[in-house]
Amino acid sequence: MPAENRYEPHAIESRWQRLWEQRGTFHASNPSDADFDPGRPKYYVLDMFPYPSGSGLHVGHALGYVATDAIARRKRMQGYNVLHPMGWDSFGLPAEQYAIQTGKHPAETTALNTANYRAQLKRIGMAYDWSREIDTSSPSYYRWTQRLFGVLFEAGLAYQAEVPVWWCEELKTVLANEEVINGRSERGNHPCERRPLKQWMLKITAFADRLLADLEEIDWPESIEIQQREWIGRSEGAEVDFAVEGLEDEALSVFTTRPDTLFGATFMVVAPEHPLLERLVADEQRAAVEDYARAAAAKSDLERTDLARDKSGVFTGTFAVNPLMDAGEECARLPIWVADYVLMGYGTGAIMAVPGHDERDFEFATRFDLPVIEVVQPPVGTPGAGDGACFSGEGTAVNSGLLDGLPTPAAIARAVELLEDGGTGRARVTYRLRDWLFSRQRYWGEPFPLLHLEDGSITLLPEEDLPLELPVMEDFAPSAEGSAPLARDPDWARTIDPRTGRPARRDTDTMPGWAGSCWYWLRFMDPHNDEQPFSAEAESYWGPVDLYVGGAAHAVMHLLYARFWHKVLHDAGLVSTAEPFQALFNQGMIQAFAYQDATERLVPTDEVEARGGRFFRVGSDEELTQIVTKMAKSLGNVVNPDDIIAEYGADTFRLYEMFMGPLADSKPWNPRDIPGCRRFLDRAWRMLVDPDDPAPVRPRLLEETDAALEGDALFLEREVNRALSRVDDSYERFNLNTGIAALMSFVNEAGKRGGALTRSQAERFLSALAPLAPHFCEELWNRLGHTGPIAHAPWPEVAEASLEEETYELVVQVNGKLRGRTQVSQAAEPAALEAQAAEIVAAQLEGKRLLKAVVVPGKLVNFVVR
RNA sequence: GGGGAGGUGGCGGAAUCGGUAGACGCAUCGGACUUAAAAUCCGAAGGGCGAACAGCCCGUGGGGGUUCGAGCCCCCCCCUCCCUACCA
Repeated sequence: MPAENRYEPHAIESRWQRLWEQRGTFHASNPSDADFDPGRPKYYVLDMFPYPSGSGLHVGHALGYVATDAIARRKRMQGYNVLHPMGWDSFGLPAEQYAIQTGKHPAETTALNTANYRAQLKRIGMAYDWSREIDTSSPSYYRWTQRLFGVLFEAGLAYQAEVPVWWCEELKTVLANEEVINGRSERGNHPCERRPLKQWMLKITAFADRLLADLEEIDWPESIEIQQREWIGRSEGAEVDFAVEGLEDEALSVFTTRPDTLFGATFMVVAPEHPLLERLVADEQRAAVEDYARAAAAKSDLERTDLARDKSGVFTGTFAVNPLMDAGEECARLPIWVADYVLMGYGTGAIMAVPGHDERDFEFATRFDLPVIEVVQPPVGTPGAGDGACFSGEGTAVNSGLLDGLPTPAAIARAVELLEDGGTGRARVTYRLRDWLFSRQRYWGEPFPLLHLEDGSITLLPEEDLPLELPVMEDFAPSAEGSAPLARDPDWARTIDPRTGRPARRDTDTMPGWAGSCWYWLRFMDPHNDEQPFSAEAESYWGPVDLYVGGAAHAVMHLLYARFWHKVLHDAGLVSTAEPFQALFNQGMIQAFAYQDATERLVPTDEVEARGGRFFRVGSDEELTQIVTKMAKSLGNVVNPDDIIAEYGADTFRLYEMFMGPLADSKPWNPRDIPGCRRFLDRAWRMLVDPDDPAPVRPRLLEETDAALEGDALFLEREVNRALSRVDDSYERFNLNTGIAALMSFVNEAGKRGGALTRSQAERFLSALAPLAPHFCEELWNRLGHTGPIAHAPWPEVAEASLEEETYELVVQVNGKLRGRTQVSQAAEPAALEAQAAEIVAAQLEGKRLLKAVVVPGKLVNFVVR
């Protein structure tokens, strides 16, 4: 007779997914809702929402989502009002490229892709409140993105400037920064160059200090804080003005962090794009300098940095004058060079070169045979300029007039004073952070809610005219000359100012892909509000996000932009907190196996076969090496959750994702390991259900008993509590793999003890497993006779008392080496422990002299002998 | 060059305060059940010497140190992955 009552994940999973949806099991109520329970604390756990790509969700994306889902489910069981939403970051370049590629409109491909993502996530059994789903490319969402851009505009934080943008001659188009990698187009690998165009900029630099300081307030990984700090790159120093010979009306300003080395400056360098370059170049050098500048502009960043280790440059024929020296002195005259190792984008785009104390300047001076002067004496024993080396550390000022003898920090302060007294310099703080280039000459993004009037002024579109919808265009490809696609729809671009009735022109640029993700956590709090982006009531209740989980890839850009907007909104009185994300966690990357041939070339997975634990090219004897690397379409090693769910079920999939290892670690996806998780569920099922009996659960599990436990049941009581305690701990430490291991051990122990399991133990086991294998646990919970969902059941408490044991195993060491073990009473005194331990290792102690006995009650006894 | 994370069996990983290294799972091997297989169950297993479930030695990338005791703390070195890249 076949076993009828087996674990059938597919039937169970579709049933519970349907019931959760019908019953609104995961609906989160806002304070203004009728069913809101103010007695519960709130918990907002957020995933970095995905761009819904055409190839669908893969198991790497799912890792963080499964983890937050388990966390959200557990918090709900612990009595929190949980906000756990999901949506789509669907504007931006990838969507547009995909649409161009497939020849369909991005609105159409986005709808298809989001439908696929939604279905995939539902199949995994996510406990999202789907009624809060948002989509950044839908007018009902971007209406508010446009409104919040208006808040920045009104605050004076949006401005237009001529800024170089990436231009790809091969593709005849402007590319966004994200599309250019090392000076080459991401698609096609064509060389790109920078061209100046009028662009919208957001003044994120005005918030640099607050973005830096408020990192102290939040619970983020150290590594992310460091990356943000470095990206902001605050550096203190001085701006110094150098007079230029033959240029009466303008000085050449430089930024330096080491004004104390001013007397060691032996030449000046300006960037090839420096605005003053044209005016200061001497006639006899003009041709050479112009050639050099042109060549530099054509170089990609890659060539200007990586490959340009050998420094290049050209003398301009002109001299600057050291402001702290007598202009008559010969060494006060500094030749001005142009070189591409100086970047226009940082500081002032010009430097004073101090080859004795700056590696880059030293390299340049060596190359072009320029003088090196020592002005900082290194500490004793450190080679300096006197030894023909470059010393960039701190020391004592020498050869520096009034600075002589001062240690570096004092010399810096004194130099700034001297410059300020002479009116030729001042203390200055510079940031590496630049203002944010916020416009794209692209179609698939939020249109700017702006009107350009004939008098040249720019006004915000009135709020009641929002959303300003994207026109539906047949041809939305970027245009050959770099102008925006929206400019090709004159009916859209030409309009009238509703306030004055005068003709006006719309802005034809669109916002970058990052815009929609700059405030989406706020919209999730109040997603259907059509009066405002979100209500103050919802924001003050749900904010800030308690836990934000996503990949470390977004360590800088997204998180910095999001923090910036949040602060602007905070200043505008729209949000109550200074920071959006209280705690942040980065999940690791899921890697995959790939195969290399003897020349280390990668071989696509479908050309590989395994034979006897080794790997060969299909149908040949060419042996391949298995390596671990990223999942990539080109390698054919991308794993889709749908396939895993079809084979093993969603609960097994979820368990395996979490069982692979700590959430933060990168680890390889190994299909061979998945059945182990399924076998665990099979065993757990049989622990509660007799497969040969049609009864929903084993009959004795329907008995409630308050009789004192004894024997195997008492043993299992301790085991279940031990497991619960380890599960709790695994959530605290984001290593759910250890919690799952504890639950596995419990099932193994229960399996060895036949019918000893009690109903209460089974219930607590299921409750602890429920966030990880929710369908499985709902089904058995229901079979145990519960009417409410396990998703709303209370989280099981650890009964500390039952963890205590009367005896424990005492380890006995001799000279630190394990020599035996013995069972001792929990209450045994140290002297008794020592005596009992000595018996165990009597043979090893025989004839030795006892120097010392280390007794650690609860752990071990160590005899030190000679 | 700078910054970050890491290196533990054949594999993924445990070891929470400096105290039994290798939990749990995979793969492997042996056994039970079966006509047989699958599934399932039970058992073995870091390496070495040994008939041994006796005993001893070695073992957490390498070398040193602190300690009764080090995967964990300190110093030096090697390797891997990720991010970043002339920031004056």
